[in-house]
Amino acid sequence: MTDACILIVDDEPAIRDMVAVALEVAGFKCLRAENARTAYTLIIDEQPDLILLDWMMPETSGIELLRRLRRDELTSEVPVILLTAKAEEDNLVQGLDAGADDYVAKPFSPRELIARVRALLRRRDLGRQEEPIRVQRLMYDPVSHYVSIDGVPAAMGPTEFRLLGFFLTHQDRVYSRDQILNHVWGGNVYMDERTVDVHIRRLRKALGDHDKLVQTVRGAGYRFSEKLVGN
Amino acid sequence: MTDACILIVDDEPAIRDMVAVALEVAGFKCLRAENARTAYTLIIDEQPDLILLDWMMPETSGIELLRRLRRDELTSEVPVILLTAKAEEDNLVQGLDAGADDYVAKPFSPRELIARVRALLRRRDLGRQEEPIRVQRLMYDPVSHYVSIDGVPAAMGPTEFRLLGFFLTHQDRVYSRDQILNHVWGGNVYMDERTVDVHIRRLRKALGDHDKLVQTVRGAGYRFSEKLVGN
DNA sequence: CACCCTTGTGTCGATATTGTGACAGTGGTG
DNA sequence: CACCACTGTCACAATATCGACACAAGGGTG
Repeated sequence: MTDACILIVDDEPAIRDMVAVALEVAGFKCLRAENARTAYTLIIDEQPDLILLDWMMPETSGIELLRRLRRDELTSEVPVILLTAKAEEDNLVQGLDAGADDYVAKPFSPRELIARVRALLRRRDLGRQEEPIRVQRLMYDPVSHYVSIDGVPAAMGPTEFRLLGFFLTHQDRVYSRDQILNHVWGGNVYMDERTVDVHIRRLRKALGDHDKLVQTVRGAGYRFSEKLVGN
Repeated sequence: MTDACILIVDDEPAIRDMVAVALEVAGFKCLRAENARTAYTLIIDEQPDLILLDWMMPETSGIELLRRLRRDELTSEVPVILLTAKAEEDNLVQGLDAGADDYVAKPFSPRELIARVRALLRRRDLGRQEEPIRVQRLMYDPVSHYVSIDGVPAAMGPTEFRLLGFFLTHQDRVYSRDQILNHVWGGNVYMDERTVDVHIRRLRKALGDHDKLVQTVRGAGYRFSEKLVGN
């Protein structure tokens, strides 16, 4: 979330830079494009997490690009915020109907923009597993953000919680330290693989007598499974 | 009631506008969406008081959207009226099973539609929390707008009162600062998330020795719960 | 048995997140 | 106008978590 990548599409360099700088200060990574063609290439290649799209641009307009994105399954999910000049506000419905997730009218305050960006990124993170998962006497409830064993709360840090969540939704399969790093820590972080070992250890401790669910596969990685206790 | 906000979801612009105009004349505020995606966004952001949902739509159908709404606690309460073509009437049971509160078959008279909308909104207003809520030695009375602990009045500001009310009706679940802002401050407010922290602090102080009911979930948000003291 | 590679464990400084008190601005009221 | 309650923001303190590291333990191999 902190290092989400945001594409800014606007034909005016001044606005492009202003927005980019504001977002970078707020901790986001930014890509810039000055027209729809460049933007499209970047979207395909870099798969940004969110797009800030100017409505009025020479050649292909923002709306056209937006429609194109929504049509293609590969790009139809990425959140888009439209940047519109005051005069265009009437057409807002058109923009939202084309598939924009939100809009910001120029001139806008960086604070507001960042707030909306954050809101959209957060929403992207929602809409996933909602039901509690039970394994043996272990209960994992993503809604209340809570894990218990025999009804007794199991204390663990946020990373262990995410790690457990990952395992519960990917059972009976070996994952290398590197894969676990990518899935649980999210994004392309380069970190010491041994860090995974440490958090595995912490997770096991938190799981008490269910620690056997997290299995070491020598030379390969880790596996979460009720079965396959041998090997 | 007079300024209730109604979301109209239909892929045909003609119907969308016809319905919207009729409702606006009747004194309602309207939002429009032409597909399920836009609709979902608006529902999350604007939290309409009622939804008119077309059954047949390209991509995600109305029924699918409805099921999704009912699954998520955040949106499971909003009343939904299905708009169906005559030919689809056979499937009505399916629609009602999915969680629709009512349906109107096309073509329909605006008069009938408005009557049904009014009826549903009335029911919503009745079903509103009117009874005092008790948790341990805490009593929260929305009618008299009054909170007490062991019969002793607990002084708190309006914001803390609303915050407490929100928590009491959404217990045992973690909410992010952003979600709390949207629910308690209402609508699209763009405010510093840390404001929530401060009001949490004020609420805890007002709750005296019941302050443990408001629990911090590191990296996630806050949760109101009698149980789940650990973690 | 000695060696080596892989994995497990405890601890520590740095960092991130949250709690707390203070302050200034606002709007209502007498 | 003075007063008061309430609100949002900030700076700083307190705390929890993270990633790295050092070392221990275990198992396989020649």
